[in-house]
Amino acid sequence: MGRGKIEIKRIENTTNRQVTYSKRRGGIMKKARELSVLCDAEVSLVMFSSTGKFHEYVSPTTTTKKIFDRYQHTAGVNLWHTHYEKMQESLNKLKETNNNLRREIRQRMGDDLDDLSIEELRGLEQNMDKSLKIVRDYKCHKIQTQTETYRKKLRNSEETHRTLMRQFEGRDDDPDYGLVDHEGDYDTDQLGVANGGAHSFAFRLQPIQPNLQEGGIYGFHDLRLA
Amino acid sequence: MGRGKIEIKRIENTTNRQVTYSKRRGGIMKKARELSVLCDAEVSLVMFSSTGKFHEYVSPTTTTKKIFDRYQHTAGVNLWHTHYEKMQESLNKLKETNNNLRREIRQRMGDDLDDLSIEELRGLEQNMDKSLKIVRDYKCHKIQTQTETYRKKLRNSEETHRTLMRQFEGRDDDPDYGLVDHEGDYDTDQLGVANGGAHSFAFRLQPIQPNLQEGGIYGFHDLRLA
DNA sequence: ACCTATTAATAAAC
DNA sequence: TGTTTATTAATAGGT
Repeated sequence: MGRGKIEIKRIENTTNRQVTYSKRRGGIMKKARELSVLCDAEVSLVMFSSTGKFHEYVSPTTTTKKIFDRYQHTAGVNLWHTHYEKMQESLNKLKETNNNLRREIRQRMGDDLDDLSIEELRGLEQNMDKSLKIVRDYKCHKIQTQTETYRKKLRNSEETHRTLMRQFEGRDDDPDYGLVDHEGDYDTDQLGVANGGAHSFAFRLQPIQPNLQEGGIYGFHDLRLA
Repeated sequence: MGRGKIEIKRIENTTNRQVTYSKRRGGIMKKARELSVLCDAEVSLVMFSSTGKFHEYVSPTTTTKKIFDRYQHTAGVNLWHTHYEKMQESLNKLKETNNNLRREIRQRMGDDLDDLSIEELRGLEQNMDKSLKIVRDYKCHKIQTQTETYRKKLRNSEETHRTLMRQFEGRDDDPDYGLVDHEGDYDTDQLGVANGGAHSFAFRLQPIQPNLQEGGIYGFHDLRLA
């Protein structure tokens, strides 16, 4: 249908090829539109030219996604199924690992022991015993270290205090006023030692707990204060 | 292009519509093929008739999947992206949970304690102590129960033995042969008690460990025999 | 992008 | 559905 018949094979002349692509693209899109309307059909037409340019037509009653989904559903199942399946697979693996880990924890908390053999129970008990010793030692060590730190700070603070007191005792003009005034000062704002002594350690230097996401896995630890 | 011109609007007569669909489908597929060949383009044409019948054309150089992927990549981003993202999300959540669980276990084994506060350490220690007691009690209870079972079986077996002996002593023809023969018999095949006594319990009735997938989470328990 | 001679598609009928 | 044919639609090549 043109000034001459052409053979259906790749057009070697680039310009010609692009011109033909343009013309025929319009033609086929018109056909697609007509098919949709005349026959009440769902049509998706996706084209990439040899230069990579993208064009598409979809029936106005639908979307490309819907067509793809329907395509998948109809024309034999897979598509990106491989990808999907791989994800599904690793998801399942993770879930299983997860369950195993939970079971492990439960057993370490004294639950779910029914399936363990005596040897396993013995191993578990031994391991827990060993671990408990480690934790206990670590706790003691940490407490000791921290106590040591506080002691040093306290000593340091007392030193400062003494120095200040000596300075006050050194001057004679209106000693009463000076004392009251400065007491209120360094007590609350400076090093914060005099008003609580050893009992306030916990509130002073305990770091805020680091981000315990979503309820915190530490729920398991049953954190009652001893 | 036919015996008469037609308006481009839905063909109401069902038969006519289906006939036209058939004809034009052929036509558009031919056009698609020609476009592919002449212009070296990638074309995907997907059609569903009003009766749900499915037809497609794809350029021979590619596949529908490839076209869809390219479509996604080129025209925007999303498609089944939502689905995909949801999976990715739950995958990440699971991974995180997993890491938290692992950390929990590590802490219960005395590792990774550096980030815990003294309160948390105290809680952990207390919990472990309590759990250890439970496990220990359970183990003892299980051992006791099993020992009891074996004792009963042993008694039962001895009873059987005695009964047999009495029968042998009752008859006079070739008592020697009979004794040796039967000793070998019930010793190894029947209840398996006489040749090992209490020491062989572990090998006798210990069930084979249930399927410990991929290395088994029990690796953590450090199962040495006590 | 437009023109038009020519081929291709197809509506209606069988 | 498949074939025929009159007719319209698409388009190759030129401008």
